[in-house]
Amino acid sequence: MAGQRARRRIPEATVARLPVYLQLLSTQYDDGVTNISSEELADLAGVNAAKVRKDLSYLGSYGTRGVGYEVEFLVYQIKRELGLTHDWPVVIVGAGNLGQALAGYGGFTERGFPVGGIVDVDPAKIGTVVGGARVRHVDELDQIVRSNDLSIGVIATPAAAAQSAADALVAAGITSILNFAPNVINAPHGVSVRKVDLAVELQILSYHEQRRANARQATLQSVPGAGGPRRGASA
Amino acid sequence: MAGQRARRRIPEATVARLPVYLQLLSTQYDDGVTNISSEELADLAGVNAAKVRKDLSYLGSYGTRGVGYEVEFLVYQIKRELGLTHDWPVVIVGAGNLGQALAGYGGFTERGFPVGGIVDVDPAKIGTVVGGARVRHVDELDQIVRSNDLSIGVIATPAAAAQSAADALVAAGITSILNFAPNVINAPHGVSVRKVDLAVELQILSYHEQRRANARQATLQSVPGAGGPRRGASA
DNA sequence: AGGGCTTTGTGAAAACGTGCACGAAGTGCC
DNA sequence: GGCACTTCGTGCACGTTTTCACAAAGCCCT
Repeated sequence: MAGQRARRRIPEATVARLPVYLQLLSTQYDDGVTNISSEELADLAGVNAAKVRKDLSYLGSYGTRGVGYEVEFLVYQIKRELGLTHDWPVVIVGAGNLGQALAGYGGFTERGFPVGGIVDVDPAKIGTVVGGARVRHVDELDQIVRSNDLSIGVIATPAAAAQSAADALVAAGITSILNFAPNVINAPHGVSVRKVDLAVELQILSYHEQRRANARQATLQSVPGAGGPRRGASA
Repeated sequence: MAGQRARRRIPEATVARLPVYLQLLSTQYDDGVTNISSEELADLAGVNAAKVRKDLSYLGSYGTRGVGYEVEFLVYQIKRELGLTHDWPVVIVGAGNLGQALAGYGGFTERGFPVGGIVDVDPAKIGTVVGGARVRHVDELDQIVRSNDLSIGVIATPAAAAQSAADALVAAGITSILNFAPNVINAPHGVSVRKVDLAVELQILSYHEQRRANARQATLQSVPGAGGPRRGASA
């Protein structure tokens, strides 16, 4: 049978779920669980059991029919596939409120992403220590990235500075960017960019709240509200 | 034509993009742009123009053929649909590193989600002030939620405390939860839950890095690596 | 060894999301 | 007013993701 190298491409939707399985499986392992069925894992993850099986099948046929999956082995395989067999130190651009929080938040280090450096443009921040790392000037980015062989950069700047932060990261040789600034950034082909916008998440929740409120209204009385300005109403 | 109330359901994928458009449009508006075409907006958002048009068409037919969309009006319509015509104060559970950062991070307030309260279980934290709000005991959650008529709760506790935080929020009458803890939480039907796991985002990036590294290897030499332990190799 | 039970792995169908392509509807110039 | 030009709104085809359903494969008991 074919070796590991020529593994088929894993669908993006599956890649996004593997870390969740990994987290759950690790917890189970710590609790002494040695075996788990797709249905148990599905319950924990809040998804459908068939989906779990299909997701895991992209890693290879590592289950045993009638029994389930060996937790420890599965943890290893997922880590392997996600590239988590070693740490990936990250460099944070922006030592403001958010950057400091990210650096100080232990969650990253704990899960294999220690802070390999943090930079800012503000001279007042240079030299201060956050989360065990000394803040350095953004001009040193190139040197930091290359000397530590970093691949992942985190943008924690205000929106206005995000694009230049991205450009600096790319110029320094970074190939994956996690962007916390609330705007879209451009990066050359071959650089992966993911965006996390905390306010967007709240806005999505707000939409659902709004919807529930409307539904309640509609139930109580079927007369629609006046409905705000129509086109051109302002000006 | 039909009124506003009986609007067809908006696909979740579109709901997730509307906040992005909103952000871009607001910026454009501040820059004095009064009109915008689907193509311009698509460029800014980094998506396809047809997708923008389809997304916006769920709000109604608010564009003008040959001209584009009126920025101000569109901003109003998106806000309206997302329920952003008024603020949604949020209550944060957990005043640790992450909770403090979220409360201190101005980005929430700025986008319509002021911190309406922050609670913790640790007596040492009660009474301290973070981001303008005084930390109160989690037992007061009920009172805080009801007296301020809050709908949205944010979980910023360690993983182990996340489920009880969720239970407390639900008991207090919260109907939307944003969960930053790295585990899945259960909530009754009718309560919206969204999860943001910062480490998961990094792990997804790690997968792509890993993949690129493998591709480089494969190009250089076609001999696969030894490949780590096989099933049962440990124990 | 054989039968019953459990649970995987995967084809096929359904649902969903995306992008193209084009008719419809508007503007502005002459 | 008519014509050329622009840009929206959407039907349709395509790709991706989810779900169903079931044969295959293993375990355990007798």
